[in-house]
This record gives sequence, C-alpha cells and structure tokens, in this order.
Amino acid sequence: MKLDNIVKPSGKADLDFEVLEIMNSLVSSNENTQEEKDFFAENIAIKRVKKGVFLLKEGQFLKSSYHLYKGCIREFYLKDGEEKTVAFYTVGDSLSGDGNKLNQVPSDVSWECICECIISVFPFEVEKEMFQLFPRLESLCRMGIEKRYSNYKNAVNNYLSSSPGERYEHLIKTKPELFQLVPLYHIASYLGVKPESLSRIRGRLRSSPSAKPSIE
Amino acid sequence: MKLDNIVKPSGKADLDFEVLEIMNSLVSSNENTQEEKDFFAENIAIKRVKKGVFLLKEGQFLKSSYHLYKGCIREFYLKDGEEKTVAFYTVGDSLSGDGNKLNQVPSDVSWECICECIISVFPFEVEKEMFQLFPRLESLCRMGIEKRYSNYKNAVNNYLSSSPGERYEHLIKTKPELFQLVPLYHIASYLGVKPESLSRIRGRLRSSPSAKPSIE
DNA sequence: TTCACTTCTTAACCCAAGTCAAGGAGTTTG
DNA sequence: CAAACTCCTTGACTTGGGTTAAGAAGTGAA
Repeated sequence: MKLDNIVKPSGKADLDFEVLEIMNSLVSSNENTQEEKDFFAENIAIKRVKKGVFLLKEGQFLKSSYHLYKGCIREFYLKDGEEKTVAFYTVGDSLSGDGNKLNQVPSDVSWECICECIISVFPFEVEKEMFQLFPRLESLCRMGIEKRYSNYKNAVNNYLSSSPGERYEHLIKTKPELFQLVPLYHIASYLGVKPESLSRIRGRLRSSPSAKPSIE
Repeated sequence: MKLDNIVKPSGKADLDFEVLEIMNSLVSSNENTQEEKDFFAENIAIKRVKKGVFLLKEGQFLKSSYHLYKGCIREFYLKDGEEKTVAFYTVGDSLSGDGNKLNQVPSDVSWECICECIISVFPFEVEKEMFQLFPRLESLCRMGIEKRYSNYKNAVNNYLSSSPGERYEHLIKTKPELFQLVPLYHIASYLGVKPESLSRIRGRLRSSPSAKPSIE
C-alpha cells in the first residue's frame, strides 16, 4: 500500500492512524478473495489532501478514480466565466469520471476539496489490469456503474421537477452537514439560483416555517 | 432469429423485408465473431410495433433492452398527475434501463412509441448468458454504459445552463424531424416549460429571427 | 483602532414563466 | 352539416428569479 504525499495532521507523530485504519479496512473486507485484497494493498494509495486542493481541473485528463473516506469535494464547471456547482461529494462517495477512461477527453469539470479530505487513488491503468486479473470485478464494476447511472437519472428527474425552494428544503434535510462546510453561494449555485435568490428563499421559509403555500 | 408479434405493414406480403434487412445487418457485422453472431441470431428478436404501444409502463419491471431501428419513442414520468417528458429516442438509440437489471425495482418512467417503430428486443437473462459466454462483450458493454453515462451528464449540464428558448433553438437545429413526429406540448414539457410558454418563445423568435437579445 | 475583504441580506425594478381564460384552426364523430 | 375534440395561440394577471446597488456582520491586517 502506497502512502506517498501524505499531509500529516499537524503536531502528530509520523504515523497517520486515521489513514492506517482505512488501509486496514480495505484489506480486511470479506467480500474479496485474498488475491484481490493483496492486489488492492499493492495498488491503491490512501492520501490525505488539504483544503483547496484540486483533484481535477477543467481541461486536464483524468487518470484515476477516487473514493472519499473523509471530507467534502465540490464539482463545478465554468459557464460564461461563472462557476456552476453541480455536485458535492461526501464520505462514501466515489469520483470516477465514468465514461472518459479510454477515449480520453479533457475534463470540463473541476474537483475541489472544500476541506481536508482523505481519499483513495485508483489509477485507470491499474483498474484495467485488475479487470484482466479478476474478471469477476469487472462484472461487479459494470453493475456498480449501472446503479450509479440509475441513481443519477433519478436525481436529475427530482431536480428538474422541483423548485429551488423545494431543493433547498430537501438538501437541508438530507445533507445538513454541507451547510457547515460550504459557503451559501456555492449551495445557491448547486440549487440553480443566484445567492440573492437563495437569501429570499431562506427569508420566505423563515417567515412561514415549513408551511407549504397556504390559502389564508 | 425470432420474428414473433410482427405487425405487418398493411397490404404487404407475409415477409417484412424492412425487418429482414435489419436481421441481416445484425448477423453480418464484422465486429463480431461467428459464434457471437450466431448467438445474436438465436436470441435477439426484431419487432415492428404500432404507434401508441408502451414498451414500458410506470410501475412495471423492465425485462429487456431495446434498440431503435426506426421510429421514435418518448420517455416520460408522472409528476403531480402531469406527464413530464424527459427524452425522445430516435433511430440508433438504445433503451436499456441502465441500472435496474439485477436489483429489480418498478420503473418510474414509461416508454411510448409515438409512431410505428422497428426495434430489437434483448432480454436481460439473455444478456446475462451472453456475458458468461462472451466476457469480451461484457467489457464492451461496460465501456458503452460509461460512454452513455458521460454523454448523459454532458446533456444534463447543457440543459441546466441554458434557457428554454436556447433549448428550443438547439433542438430544432439538431433534431428537426422531432417536430414532424411529436405534438408541441410534448416538446414543451421536454424543454421544461408549459405549452403556453413555448408558444410565446416561438412568437418571440418569429419576431426577432435568430437575433440574440440585442441592444437597439 | 481603521481599512479591506468576504459572505450574506435587503430593496427596487425588470423580465420570463405560470395560470386562467378565451378563441382559432384542424381533426374526427354523430 | 354541426358538434366534439385536439392542438396551438393570445391576452391579462401573478409570481419568482435576475440584476443592480447598497449595506450589515464577521474576519483579518496594518
């Protein structure tokens, strides 16, 4: 298991126990054979990255998949000089650039760590090698992608059939921790409105708390 | 090759030459081995279906993938009793219920043929069998899904960062044939507005033809 | 302390989409 | 033929987001 580029938590000893724990959980899974786990231990790096780091910048070629063990990452792209936030990734989420692995095209999104994160790094070449060594895993990955694709479709449909206000209420219920991590103007962008509008939405909800548009 | 449920073009002889031609193209591809082509011939059905037929209804469990050789299919779901159109599929498109193959859940979208269509039908069990017989094809399918996922993401980003008017202009440029096949209120729904609004958008574009909002 | 900077809020005004209602054009049906 | 129906358009009004501008609250620096 590679441990390069580790940013040590300030004032701690040499060993990063948080990262070590994640490594251990990786190689002690009982969904994988010993060969598979050895392969992971050999080829997957766990890294601690600082707030503000970009795992991917617009125009770059993505070379690895990432998995988030801790922290929060914002995905955005530029449109008319403005950053449009399209996703927030938190613990347990994968960032895997689905689709642009072979026919490599420059990315049109960026991935920015909005706080210190712990991630695993899984290069595409290693993935390719893994699929050759363990065809069973390619099958699992295919199903995993199909599942993510399906979830994403549902998320898009929900997004499109709700108002910015409803999206706000849904987000604050399902991911309240985001509001501690991310400035509101990023959340506004994610909800599809300008910061001023999010302010008004919050104002409206404040004055009629959780009361749906009612006939007085 | 199965040819069940064929709707014969009216007044024609027993053989449906259009369908036969598609079958021939399927088994004469030179991207596939002879074994693979035999498997296709054995397991893929080509069907001609009438306008108005539903390939999938909300609540049903999808059991097959489809590929469109001719015609047009509308995908929609119900939201507050209203049909929200989310996609139009035309020649060359695949309808493959990505994601809901194994952990089967009832569909929340419907697929309606808006005109007579010619499709291929590929049951999931057959797909599963195919993956076991020809692992090479599972690899290709995985990459295909990744590509579609990626395209879909781009489409969503474009959708979200454009106005209904821009979406209309883009659609009429890229898929003008749709406007011959589909009533405008379905297109309105697809563009994310009510029919009345689409009328006004068309009116605006009529009075200032292809002139972007200009300072006079 | 003051100044600069970031983030969020508020107000005034404009514009586009939603809503409701009416009507026209083209079908199909009796 | 008229009646019914579908699809599209138009008008008047409401609503909510965009824009611009101003300012409040918090932070950090000189």
